[in-house]
Amino acid sequence: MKSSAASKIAPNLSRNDWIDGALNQLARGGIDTVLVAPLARELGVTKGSFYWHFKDRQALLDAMLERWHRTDTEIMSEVRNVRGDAAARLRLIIELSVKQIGGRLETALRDWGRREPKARAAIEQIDRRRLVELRELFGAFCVDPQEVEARSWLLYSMLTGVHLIAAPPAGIDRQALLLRCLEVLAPSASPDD
Amino acid sequence: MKSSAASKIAPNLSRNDWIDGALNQLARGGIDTVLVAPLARELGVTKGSFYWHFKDRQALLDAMLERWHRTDTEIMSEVRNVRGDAAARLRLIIELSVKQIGGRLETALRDWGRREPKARAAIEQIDRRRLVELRELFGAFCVDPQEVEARSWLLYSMLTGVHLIAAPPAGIDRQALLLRCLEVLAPSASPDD
Amino acid sequence: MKSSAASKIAPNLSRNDWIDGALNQLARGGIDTVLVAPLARELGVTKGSFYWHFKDRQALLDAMLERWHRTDTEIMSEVRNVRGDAAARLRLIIELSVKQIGGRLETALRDWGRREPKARAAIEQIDRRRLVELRELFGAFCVDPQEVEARSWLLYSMLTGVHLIAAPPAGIDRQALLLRCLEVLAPSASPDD
Amino acid sequence: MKSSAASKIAPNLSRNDWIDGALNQLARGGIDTVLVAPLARELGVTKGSFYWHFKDRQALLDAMLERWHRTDTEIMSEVRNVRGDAAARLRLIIELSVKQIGGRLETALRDWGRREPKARAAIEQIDRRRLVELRELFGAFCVDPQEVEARSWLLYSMLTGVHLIAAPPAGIDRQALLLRCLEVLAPSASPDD
DNA sequence: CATGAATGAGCCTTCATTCAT
DNA sequence: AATGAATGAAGGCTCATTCAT
Repeated sequence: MKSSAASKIAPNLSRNDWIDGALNQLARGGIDTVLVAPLARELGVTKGSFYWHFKDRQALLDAMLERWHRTDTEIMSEVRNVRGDAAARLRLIIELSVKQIGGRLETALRDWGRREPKARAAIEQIDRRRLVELRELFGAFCVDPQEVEARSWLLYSMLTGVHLIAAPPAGIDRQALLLRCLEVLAPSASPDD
Repeated sequence: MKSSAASKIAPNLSRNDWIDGALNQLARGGIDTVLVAPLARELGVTKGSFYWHFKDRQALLDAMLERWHRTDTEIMSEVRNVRGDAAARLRLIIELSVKQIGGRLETALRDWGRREPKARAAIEQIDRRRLVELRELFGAFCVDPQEVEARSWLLYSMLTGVHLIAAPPAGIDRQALLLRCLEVLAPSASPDD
Repeated sequence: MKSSAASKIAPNLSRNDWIDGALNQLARGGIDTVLVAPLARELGVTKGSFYWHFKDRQALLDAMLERWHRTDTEIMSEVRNVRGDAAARLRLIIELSVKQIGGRLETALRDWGRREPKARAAIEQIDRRRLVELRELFGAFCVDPQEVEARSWLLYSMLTGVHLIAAPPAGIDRQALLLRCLEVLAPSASPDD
Repeated sequence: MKSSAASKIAPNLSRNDWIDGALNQLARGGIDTVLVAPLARELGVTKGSFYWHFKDRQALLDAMLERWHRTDTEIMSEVRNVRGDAAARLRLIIELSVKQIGGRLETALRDWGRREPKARAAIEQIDRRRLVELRELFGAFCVDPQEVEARSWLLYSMLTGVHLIAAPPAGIDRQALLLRCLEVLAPSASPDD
């Protein structure tokens, strides 16, 4: 029942519609392209109406971070509630990560974070809690804490960085590649072992 | 006698000075902040002078990519000419990668590449040749090509992605972390083995 | 339960509350700062509510003039009803004039009047009747009508203009200065004569 | 040879042309109507070109104050260099004051000064030096310093305030009225005495 | 007696670009 | 190898006003 396209049907936009549009644009073009006027055009309203919902552009940016934080929190508890061992959870994490349109949103958020302290703080918070999770999962595969740290970072920075590499892997798709990498990092995690 | 903010007094700017300034700005604020007017201000000249050196803003952007490509080519032959085994070279690659101020320039370029085909093409070319190199180096540690592919990607995407993660590693600095990761990926590469 | 900044909690605003707020703002910032949106904010209601009380902004401006006229009429009859001779009345006029916060409201009204015929008409009407009063009072001190005219204008334009001068008088406060000026204009008006 | 009208002849505007236009508009409509866009329209250029000459609107406002200060300084030395006694100089002051289109510019400046500290400071400086001058001139007519103070203020605030009164004087024009008032304040100043 | 949501106009400012000199 | 002065487009923000509820 959500007005999905930029048609003129929806008469009254909600605050959330603006945030949705803004996050889409962030994923598409980066934070510098999240602009009130073009967003309004896309939503089929005048830019003036934006200021009914938000004090100014900064308020929209703040709301975007808040929304991302909330969404990520939901995803994390989903992962935690999944039945299965550490290996299954790691595989789920990879799947979820690939699903989100090639990580475009996250990548754009990180890019933003390199410039704005507020965004950086939001990202740091989330990175921290994801790493806590990963350390716990890799704890099932090795005991040395330094080994655990290295493997957690290898996986996490790969999940983060793989979308930034423009060349395609040789003879394999990205999701398969990631699963094979997981085998390297957590040998018994392979589903067919 | 009028340059107010420029660091050098040299009144006559070269094309290269503009490219330098532009690459700095790219690293600092992303491609959307590489603008003629602010650059001119920083260089202590009028915007008009820009158009003596470049046809338009796009010409500057093209020149930036070209410069990056040339610089990277030089670095690659440096790496190839280094005396030492595969392990030594892998360690050198990690060091060089950390040196370039947290990978800010590369990260910004990749961000740009996600939006502009020209930039993407330049990045793809460089990614391709770096992966060729990595596959060769990891070939010294394992024979299965799929294993080689996985390990090459793990290292390369970590080098790329590690700078995007805002949380700090637990009890270790980033460079040490990377070397420890290398141990995981290429066990005998450890310098003290 | 939503009025965030309004001083009174009374949720139901009257027409008069708007006029009060508008006159305050006129005194503070001039007619160009008497705007529907900021007034509404200050009163803790939405702009829309303004249009329940007034047809448009012009209607509010008209109401302000009307209110000022009524108030001034009341003050004038107060002055006329005061017991005492011409000198006492002149002194009362000076006191009343100084009291109204440095004449800010009147000054702002006159400023407005220089641009809008409606405001100008209201001011002219009031100036006229005040001058009639002053001529009568100065008639007690001199007989030559031209002398009377000069003294009336000297006092009236001083009362009007004194607030516009930014430098302070030398060794005397403004009210004392005005009374001393009155002595110059109406010698026997001095209270200690 | 100055481009007087808003014709398209004048190709290149100078900073001073903008200041002229701005002062005119200040006199006409008050500081709140001194806006970049309307000014540009009146000068027949696009608003963007304003920013070649000024950093922003505030820079224009500052320049207006500076210009007024300079102009007033010139007028004051003109008055000081006039041959004649105190009476003649006082009469000249009145004439000059009436000449400047009914004091519209000064009045608007004072109005502005009531709200902006910068403008207020400029006005105070000028008031101060004009009052110094007036005290010296009235010193020729009375010795008591308190009398001198009262008469100086009576004249100065009348010159300032007379333009604010909307009603016309009875049977006399404003300049004649002012001269008659001068007679009251400085009896022997009458030219035909 | 109002709110919620929008429109359209207007202003300030910055930018890419142009062109005469 | 530039400067000086402009244009035109775009974006941020505020405002008067409207209208359905």
